[in-house]
Amino acid sequence: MEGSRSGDALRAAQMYYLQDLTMNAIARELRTSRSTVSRLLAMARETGLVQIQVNNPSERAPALEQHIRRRFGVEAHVVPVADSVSDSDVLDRVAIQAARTIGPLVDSNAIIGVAWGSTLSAVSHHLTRKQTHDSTIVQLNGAGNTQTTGITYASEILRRFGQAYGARVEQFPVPAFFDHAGTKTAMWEERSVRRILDLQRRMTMAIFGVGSVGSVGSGIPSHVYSGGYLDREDLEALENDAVVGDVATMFFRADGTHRDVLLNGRSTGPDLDELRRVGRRICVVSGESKIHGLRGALAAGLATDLILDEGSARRLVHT
Amino acid sequence: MEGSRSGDALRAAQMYYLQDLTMNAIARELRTSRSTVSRLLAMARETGLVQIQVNNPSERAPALEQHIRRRFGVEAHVVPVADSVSDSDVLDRVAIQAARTIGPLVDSNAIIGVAWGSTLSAVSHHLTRKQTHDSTIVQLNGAGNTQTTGITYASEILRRFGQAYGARVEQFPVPAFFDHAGTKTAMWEERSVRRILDLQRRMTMAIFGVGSVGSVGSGIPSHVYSGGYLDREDLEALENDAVVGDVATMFFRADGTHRDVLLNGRSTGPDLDELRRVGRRICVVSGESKIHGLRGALAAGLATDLILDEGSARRLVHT
DNA sequence: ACCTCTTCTGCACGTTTGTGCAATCCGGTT
DNA sequence: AACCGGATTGCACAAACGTGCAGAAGAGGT
Repeated sequence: MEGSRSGDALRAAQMYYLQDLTMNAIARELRTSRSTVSRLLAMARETGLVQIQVNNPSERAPALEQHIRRRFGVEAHVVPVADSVSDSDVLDRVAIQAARTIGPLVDSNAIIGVAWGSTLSAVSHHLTRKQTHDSTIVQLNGAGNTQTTGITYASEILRRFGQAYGARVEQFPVPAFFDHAGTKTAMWEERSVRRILDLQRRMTMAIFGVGSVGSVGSGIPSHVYSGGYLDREDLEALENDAVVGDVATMFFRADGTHRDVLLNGRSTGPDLDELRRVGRRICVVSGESKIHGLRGALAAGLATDLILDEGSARRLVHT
Repeated sequence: MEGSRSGDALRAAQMYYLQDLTMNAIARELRTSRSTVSRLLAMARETGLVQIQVNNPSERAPALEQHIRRRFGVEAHVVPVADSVSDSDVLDRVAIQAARTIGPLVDSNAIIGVAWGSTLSAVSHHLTRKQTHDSTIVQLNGAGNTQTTGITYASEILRRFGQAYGARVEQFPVPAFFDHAGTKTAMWEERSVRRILDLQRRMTMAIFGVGSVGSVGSGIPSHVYSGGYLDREDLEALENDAVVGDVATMFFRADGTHRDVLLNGRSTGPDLDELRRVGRRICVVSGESKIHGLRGALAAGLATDLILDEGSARRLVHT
């Protein structure tokens, strides 16, 4: 009767996915062209009208996932990827699957902390829409940096999350690192900052990647280590502190400790003890260079859910 | 690593549905042919590895469904079907969509009562598999009839349900109608029968169609009225009692009453008061001839969920 | 009314997907 | 070892599908 766009999309989706009609048949019933139906269906998928879930019966879940769960105490989602695939393709595919895995976990009234970085950026491009009420996306750590595109970069990521889930977005308008720990202390008393910190304390979900210092010189260093956020001195300090990686610019060692890492006093990321209080903490990892950082993050118990590519999963287990 | 059939199916499903790879790409990664991948995916869908759901945002759910919910107090699932489609195609499409709508509602530890008839038969052909623990399918009303294929017919339906959900199947080994009400009373004391009745009392879900006597002579009468279950005398008795339809061979009038319908004393279907105690009662209806029976069933409050074709939904509302 | 800018539509084409069929593989039996 | 029946594979072809493009249809503005 009515021909509203999303009404048609719903009808088309039902006919296609629930009745197994072909697009041609649907086009005839809706009195339009097949290509329009194709587009309606695409829209239905993107807007979350249609949800496709792949659930692995946990009994015989892939050995890798079970193994990781037992050994590290996190729910693992291994993204199947053949070894031959290039690193940037791996990232893409992990990101797509991560986005679709996260979707169903997002509730109404959620407060979702989101970090920034190349991994999260990739994820943010593939989020599937899902309508929620009264949800908030909050930035986990500052990003205004001294050099380049940091701000738009981080805010783009947040904006995409906000749009996908129909949520308010709260940016954290501070640099990634302060130059002086004292400035941080001062800023932390500011009302504008306290509002964000308060939101962070009430997070119901956090989503982040990991940075990894890698075996020195070998790996591709993650953003923080190469992006001009830190100068030579800082990097030396990290080495002295035996840091292996970071989550939202909070650094930790291989054994998971982070308390007396010097740089953390100037970082704007959430204290890791506080992060650990969040109910659902999703860590997305792609690529072999991240493995050391990931180990540290797991030792620190930062994640409840881990989404990673098959290669990394293997390496994580086999040693 | 391993190449187990269902393991590959899971990998393929993840790559296809979560990573948007083409079957060709997947075939290369799994070192097999594209056609095999196509078949793996088909299997993943059939076995419930992949679940696709279409959710209509209840705010702006199609007006028809809202209207039906308000007026009749049941959750309506209207199956979109153009008017031009033939009756048997409508049945097919309602059946497919019904099967996929029921799927997600089935839990472990469920006791599911299932009726028989052409509608349920059609539904049973399209069930998507779903693994559950400790569930039971129980036959709602007897089917052994005096003439023909009744037994295999009903038991086939039950078998399909049982297989789809990995559930035990409990048949009800009695005829649809007794010739003498006394025999029923006697049988109802038998232990074998009481076991079934006990299960029925503990049902968590019931699935049934409706029979409809239609405007005399016009509609296609449903099985019960044409299948040789009832003789001329019985049919006259029904007419005298102003019966408009039945659910699981229990008859009722347009106003929903059923107490003193003579034939019910000899029917093996569940008493309607008892049926109404079941938590989830799903009624599947297709085709215009059912409309009178459906009205009665709704008046009697027999269903909590109603799955029906668009044409019937319109007719139900517009008058 | 006219123009402009945007959104939507159907076509045409290349790509992707389903499936009948013959060949092959595999497990069990004689 | 030879045989057999059923399951599984890849091929080849037809059907179904996605998408760039050019034109149509709307929405606004002057």
